[in-house]
Amino acid sequence: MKRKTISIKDVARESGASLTTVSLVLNDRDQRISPATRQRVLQAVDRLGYRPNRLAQGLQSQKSGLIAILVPQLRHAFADAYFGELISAIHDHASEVGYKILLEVARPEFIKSNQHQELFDRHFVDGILCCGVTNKDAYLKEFAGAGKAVVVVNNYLPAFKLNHVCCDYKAAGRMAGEYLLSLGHRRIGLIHGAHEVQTSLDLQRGFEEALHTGGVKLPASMVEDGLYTEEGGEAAAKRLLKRNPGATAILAGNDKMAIGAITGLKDTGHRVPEDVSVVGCDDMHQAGYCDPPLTTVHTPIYELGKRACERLMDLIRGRVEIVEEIHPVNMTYRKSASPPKPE
Amino acid sequence: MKRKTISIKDVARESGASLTTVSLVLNDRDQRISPATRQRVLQAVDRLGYRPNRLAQGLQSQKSGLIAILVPQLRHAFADAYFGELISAIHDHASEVGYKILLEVARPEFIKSNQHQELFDRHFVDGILCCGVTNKDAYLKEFAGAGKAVVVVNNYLPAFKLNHVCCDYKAAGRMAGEYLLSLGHRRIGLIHGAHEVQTSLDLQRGFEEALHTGGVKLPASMVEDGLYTEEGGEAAAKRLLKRNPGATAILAGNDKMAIGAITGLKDTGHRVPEDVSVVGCDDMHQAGYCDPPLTTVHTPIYELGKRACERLMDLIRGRVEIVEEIHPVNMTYRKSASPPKPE
DNA sequence: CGCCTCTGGTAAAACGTTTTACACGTCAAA
DNA sequence: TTTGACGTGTAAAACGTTTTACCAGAGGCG
Repeated sequence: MKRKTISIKDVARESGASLTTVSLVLNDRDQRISPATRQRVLQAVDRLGYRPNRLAQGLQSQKSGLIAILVPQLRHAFADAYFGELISAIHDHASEVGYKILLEVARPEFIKSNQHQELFDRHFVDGILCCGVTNKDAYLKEFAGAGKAVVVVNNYLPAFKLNHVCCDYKAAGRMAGEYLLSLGHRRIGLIHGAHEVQTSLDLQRGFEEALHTGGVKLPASMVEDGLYTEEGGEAAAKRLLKRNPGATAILAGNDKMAIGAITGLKDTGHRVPEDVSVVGCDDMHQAGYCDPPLTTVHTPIYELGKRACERLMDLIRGRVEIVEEIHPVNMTYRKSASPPKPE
Repeated sequence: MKRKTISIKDVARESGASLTTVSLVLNDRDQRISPATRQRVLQAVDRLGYRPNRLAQGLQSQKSGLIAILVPQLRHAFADAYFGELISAIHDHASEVGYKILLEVARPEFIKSNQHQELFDRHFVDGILCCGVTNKDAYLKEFAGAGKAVVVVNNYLPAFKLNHVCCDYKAAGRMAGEYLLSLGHRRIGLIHGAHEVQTSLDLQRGFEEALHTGGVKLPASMVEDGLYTEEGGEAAAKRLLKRNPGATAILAGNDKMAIGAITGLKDTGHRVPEDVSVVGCDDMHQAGYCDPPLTTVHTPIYELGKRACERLMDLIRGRVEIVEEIHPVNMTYRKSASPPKPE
């Protein structure tokens, strides 16, 4: 009882119409089909349970109906709240517009064997969303310039002209800096993510500018690398306070590092925020549930993923040539930052 | 300069051979091709940068080269260590054998509009791996019986005959029970995940059997639902100890709940393991890094994902009709369980 | 010399769609 | 009555592969 796959031809036979007619009905292509014929065709489709073959459609239309999400090969990229949020957003929006998503990990072998190119060349996907890229991802150059339906999500590369939609991390740094200054802090540290990530640099730059405007310096001894992880943030906070026992506030480049920093601070006998204020960046779900709840720069990650997906669709449909979007951010005030204690 | 897509036809022209010859060379289909011709064809391929079109290949071979991973619509399924591990494993193995993966979320609309069926009917994918299913997922019935390349990952449904590869959760429960008994515990509680998940029931059953054999009962008052989450585990532990102040040990159905339970216990003034021992299940990465490090039942999740993928390939290639695999588990001893304190 | 087999190769069908170009009325206007 | 326009429908080409069936020539053999 191998149910042979039923094709449009079977529907044609069953309904007594021609191939073309069936296709026209199914795609609402023309009003030319009389209601009676239309009816017959639709009934036949129903009776047979016909479903068009995507491969054939794709071959004809030169579209696969898929987009790829390219994520970096991190220890646990698929178990990360940040990437999870992004993937959810992309999946949600893509399904809405009838697209499906392919998951790819940008491993060295993957890139080296040019599979990122093949995704296009072999007609696997109609577009690619690149998440978690760094300035070291040289292969992105091959996607540069107009014409390729590729969007970098929440980052960009200064070296190449790539489509991107990104949060305003410079503003994020500035806002955090201004806020800490306004609370009265003067000895402020920074735990950044990684210097090969452009947004991390932007955050630092914005932060420095704000401090500078307020007459405060950010010496190198007050800057630590937290590797974007909780453990990294914890270690960085400990190093930072060891070198600068007088520090009263820290900005962390993401919430994970901020939470790690809080752990580290508590661990070394500092109260948060009484002794040291901590400000994060992201505003992930968990930011509201740690102790103390995290004051953080809210970056609209879900929204961003959605927009990136929308813009990618625009590129695919040829409605647009270039995508360069910067999204505003804003502060979320909770409990992890307060004025410094009086000396 | 719209680079027209180059087809096998172009290669044929360029190399002076016929369509068929090119195809034969490319697929190593026959030894009949002379080395000279072969050479010419390969050079042409190289010169033109030809890449076969997957859609055309798929149409011809009736294979899409894709498999779908179906995950449940959880709060943050894509940010969960358990699913992350599974997805990584599947992705790794699938890439190895030249398959790509499609990500799908089993939302109610998705199921209601029969898109899970369409994945097959419309030739989107050659097979499906279902993760995180529960006994309530009635739609799985449509995948039951032989013939469909569908594998349930790390669970199974007693109601339907479905392909599955699963850890031995009954043994897990038994081992944890025996271990706690061997330490000398007598008043032992359980925090399970959800009663609509078969493996959760199995774990409980194995646990009860072990306790029973040791002459210990597991009264209903000692069983709480932890919802598979940290927060749930924390609340469950608190409820459990409130109702049973004399409890000296708890088994949690997964590591997240176990870690939550530890938090809850500490929070209410219990030391772990001195006052209350806690045993988890999963052995996720974080289990080794919490405080105290978690004694837990090791379930080989990565390995399991890989095997599930392998078995799915067997189904797709028709090498096998039915898949039913149970994987053994074992204890990982760390610091969260110890003998109860003497009265 | 006629027949057979082997070697290297090709033409054409098939996969299941969409789209383009044409065909066959019928009916109104010229 | 012709002409053209319209309404309804269809045959055939195209998308890019793989596969099946066939062919031409060369050499071996009786």
